[in-house]
Amino acid sequence: MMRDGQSVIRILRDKIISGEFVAGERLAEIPTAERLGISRTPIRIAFRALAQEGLLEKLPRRGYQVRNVTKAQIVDSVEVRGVLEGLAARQAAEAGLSESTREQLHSCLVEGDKLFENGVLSEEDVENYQNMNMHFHATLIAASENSAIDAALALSDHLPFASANALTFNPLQLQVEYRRLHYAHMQHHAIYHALVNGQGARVEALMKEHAHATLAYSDLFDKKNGKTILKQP
Amino acid sequence: MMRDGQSVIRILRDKIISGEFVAGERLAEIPTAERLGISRTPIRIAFRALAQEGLLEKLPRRGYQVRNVTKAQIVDSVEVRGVLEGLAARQAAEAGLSESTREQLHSCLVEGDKLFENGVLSEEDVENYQNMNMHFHATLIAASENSAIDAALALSDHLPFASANALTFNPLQLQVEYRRLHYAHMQHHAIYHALVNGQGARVEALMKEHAHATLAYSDLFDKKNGKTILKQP
DNA sequence: TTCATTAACTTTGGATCCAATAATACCCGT
DNA sequence: ACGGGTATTATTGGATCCAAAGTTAATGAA
Repeated sequence: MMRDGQSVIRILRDKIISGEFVAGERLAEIPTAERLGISRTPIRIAFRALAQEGLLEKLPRRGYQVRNVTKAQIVDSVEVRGVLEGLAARQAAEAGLSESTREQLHSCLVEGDKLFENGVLSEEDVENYQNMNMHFHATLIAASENSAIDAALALSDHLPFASANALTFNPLQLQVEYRRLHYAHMQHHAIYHALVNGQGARVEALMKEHAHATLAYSDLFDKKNGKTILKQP
Repeated sequence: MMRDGQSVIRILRDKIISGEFVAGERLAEIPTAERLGISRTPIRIAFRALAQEGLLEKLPRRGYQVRNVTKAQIVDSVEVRGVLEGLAARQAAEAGLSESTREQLHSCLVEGDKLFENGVLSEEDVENYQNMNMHFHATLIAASENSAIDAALALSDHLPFASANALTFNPLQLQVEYRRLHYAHMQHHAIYHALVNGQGARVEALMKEHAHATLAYSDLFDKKNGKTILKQP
């Protein structure tokens, strides 16, 4: 089959996050390798990497186990993401925004404004919002020019629900989505305003609070039989 | 030879940090494997892990390269460590200290007080201080009960100079050391005071500032020919 | 002499092999 | 039937093999 090494890690990570690998399930090399139709070598490397990311737990001589991600851990990750993005925003403000960064952030704001113009969101709008949102955050982190933040955030990026792009939406309630994303977007405006005016402390506080916007929805999820399900409202 | 896999990672990491592998040096699998007298498999795993830690950089088809750690990156790491430990301290304060945690922190303070009693430090004293310091920080982070902080800090632990135990000392100037470590110890007292009184915001600010105590000494270091040397004062 | 084309050599990454070891199953004695 | 000890199996982890791809070197023509 000869899949690329990195893609094996991604495939396994997806299977864990999506719940195809049930939390607590034991994962051995040989069955997993056969399931993907590749040899054990890339599986071994992937297992180690995923253990380092915190998605798997090593059992001595018994392979690995899918870690059960608790609600508390999600909240923890969001807090960590908040302080790190807050630090990035403050450093960006203190160093001063480059014109290119300012333009990119501004165009994110304009794009978002357009999405909320009609008072309703389509599913496509939500997807566009997510892309814009990721771009906004990535631009901001890059603007801090602090590589240590990158590295630290890369870890939590892989944790379910904690990452910026995991602003998962509930397709059943586009009206609720509208209000939540609109609130988040208004925060982007405030963050932008603080940034261009060099208000480091303010933007740091805003960014921490903004991270909590992700959290609102983790209430909708519950763990049942180790599998993540969507609670019916 | 059959060394344990984890130990291979540690050995290579030490060689990088100690400067035995010069920054910018290219590292290929086969020569490295021969040098350690083992096969390429554990080397490959170790290279990947060290790249994830940020100590190595992958060159496509050309193996890996020892990353040149710049002064700016050290400062960045310290900032990140500061906000993360600050978050840990705040969460510990907000949740309330357990009696056991309080006792452990207190005994660190008492131990430190004893070291500074005589007005001078021996090299042994400095070593004891470092152990106490690590214990203080580890206890505090554990008290936050936030596993995401652990994970994020683990990364920067491996970066030279950024970690809490890298309060490296200059044996030529024990008098300077006395003052610097004494200042850091006084900060520990303030942090303890804020913690037991549940002052979350204060302890967070103190902790961020405390991280900068590590930084004072990076001024003494300079990069020359890619190798870290001690600048003569 | 210089540039291009091709051949040889490096070097990585996956596949497979083998040894060490822990877990399990089995068997025999009580 | 039950328990202890031994044999078998399962499973990891390092070593080695092989193929794909890149880099360097060499040769030849302009």
